[in-house]
Amino acid sequence: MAAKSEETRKKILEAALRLFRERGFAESTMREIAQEAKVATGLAYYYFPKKEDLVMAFYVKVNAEMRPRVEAALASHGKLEQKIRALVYVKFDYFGPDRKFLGALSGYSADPGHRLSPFSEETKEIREEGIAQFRTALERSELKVPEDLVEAMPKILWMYQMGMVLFWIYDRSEGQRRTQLLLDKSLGIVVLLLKASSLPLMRPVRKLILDLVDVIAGEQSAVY
Amino acid sequence: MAAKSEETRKKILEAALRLFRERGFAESTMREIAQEAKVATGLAYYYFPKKEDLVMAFYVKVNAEMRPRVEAALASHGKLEQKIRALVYVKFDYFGPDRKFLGALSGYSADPGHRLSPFSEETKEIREEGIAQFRTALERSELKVPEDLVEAMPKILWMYQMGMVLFWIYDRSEGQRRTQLLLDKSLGIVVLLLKASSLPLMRPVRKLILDLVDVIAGEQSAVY
DNA sequence: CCTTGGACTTGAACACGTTCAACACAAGGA
DNA sequence: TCCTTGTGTTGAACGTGTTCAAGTCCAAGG
Repeated sequence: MAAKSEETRKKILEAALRLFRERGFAESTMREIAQEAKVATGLAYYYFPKKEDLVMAFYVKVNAEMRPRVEAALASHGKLEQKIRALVYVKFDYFGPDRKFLGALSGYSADPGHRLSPFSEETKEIREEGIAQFRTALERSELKVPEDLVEAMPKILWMYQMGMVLFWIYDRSEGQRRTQLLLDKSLGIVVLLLKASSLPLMRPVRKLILDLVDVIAGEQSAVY
Repeated sequence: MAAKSEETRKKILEAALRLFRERGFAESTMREIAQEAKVATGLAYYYFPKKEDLVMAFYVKVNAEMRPRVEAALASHGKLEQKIRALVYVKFDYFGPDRKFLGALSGYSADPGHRLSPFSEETKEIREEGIAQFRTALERSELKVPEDLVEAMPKILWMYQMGMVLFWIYDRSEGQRRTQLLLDKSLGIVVLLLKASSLPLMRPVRKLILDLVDVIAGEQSAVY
C-alpha cells in the first residue's frame, strides 16, 4: 500500500521544514532531520535524494497551498495595478514566516543551471503557473494588449514579481518597509509603461524590446 | 623574512587556480590543491581560511592584471558607446579562459550577503573600482551628465556591465554569439536612454528613477 | 503455510571542507 | 650556548552531505 510510504515521506518533509524554519537550511543537518522524523538517515535520502529535494518539495507544497489565495486575488475587481499588487502580496504573506529560510537559498537564484533557481528546468512547472497568473490578470484587466506583446507581457510581469520577492527577501528594514516603498514607487511606472507600450506609435520600440526578450529567453531555454 | 611566506602563499594560489580552471571549483578539493602545491592540507587553510578565499584572491589578482587594459580602453578615442563596449570587452577577454569556472561561482551572485557576491561588503573595493571606470568613461565622453545623475549613472552602467557578464557566463551559444547580439542590441538603447535622460524635459522622470535607485541602493548598503 | 520479489529501512562508511593540537625552525636575548 | 617567542607547517580528527550493502517487511503466488 502506497499510503504508508506517503506517510513516511510526509513525516520527513514536515520534520525538515520545521527545522529549516527554526534554524535555517544550512544549519539543519540531514541526520537531525531524520532523527526529528524518527527514521534512519538513509531513509531521508530514499525519499529525497538530495537535501535540495526537500526544498523543491517545499516549493511545490507552498505553490499548491497558495493557489486558492491566488484565485481570490485574480477574482478581485479593481484595475490591473490592484491585481498585480494583490498577486505580489499573496507571495509576501505566504512566504512571510520563511523569509529567513528563503534568504539562505536565494543564493542559487541567479544560476539557471541550479535546480533550485526559479529559472531552472526543474522549477519550470511552478514558473509557468506563476506566469499564467499574470496572463490571467492581464486578460481580466482593462488593458488592451497588442497581439505582439501577448506572449511577452506576462513573462515581464512575472520577472517584475521575482525582482520584488528577491528584494523583499534581502530587505532588512523593519517590516520590509523598503520593499513596500519600492513596490509603491515602481508598480505605477510599470503599469504606465505597459499602457504606453500598447500605443500604435510604440510599435518600433516594442519590436526592439521583444528582440531583446527573445535573445534573453533563447539563452534560458538553451540551458541544459 | 616575509618573502618565503609570500612564496608559499603564491604557490598555493597558483595551484588552486590551475585546478579550478582545469576541472572547476567544486570539483577541486582542498586536499588536491595542497597536494598540487606540495604542502600539507592545513597549510592551504593557514593562508586561505576558506576555500572561497582562494576565489577572492582570484578576483583581486585578475582585477589588478586587468587594470592596464582598462586604462587603454578608457584612453581610446571614440564615443561613449565605444568606451563602454571596450570596457565590457576587456572583461570578456580576461575572463574568457575562466568562463566555466566563473559559472560555478555565479550562483552566489544574487546574494549580497555572500562574500563572493559582486554586491557584498568584501568585494566593495573591486566594485568601486569598476564603477569608477564608468565614471571616467562618462567624464571623457561627449555626454553632458546633469548634476543629479552624476552619482547614479556610473552605478547604472556598472550594473549594465554586470548583467552582460552574467549573461555571458551562462551563454552556451558558440563563441557566446548571443551575448554579442544582446550587447549590440542593447548598448545603443542604453546610451540613447542616457542621452535622453539628460534633457531638461526629463527632470521629473529622473527624479522618479533616482528615487528608485535610492531605495534599492539603501537596501544594499544596509547589508551587514 | 511457505516462498519470493520488490518496496522500504537501516546504519556504517566515504569524501569533502574545516579545525586543531602538536611540531619545526629561524631570530633574537640571556 | 641555551632559552624564548612567533611564524610556518603538519596530519589526524570532526561534522557534514551522500552512498550503499545488507537487511526487514509484506502482499501475492504456489
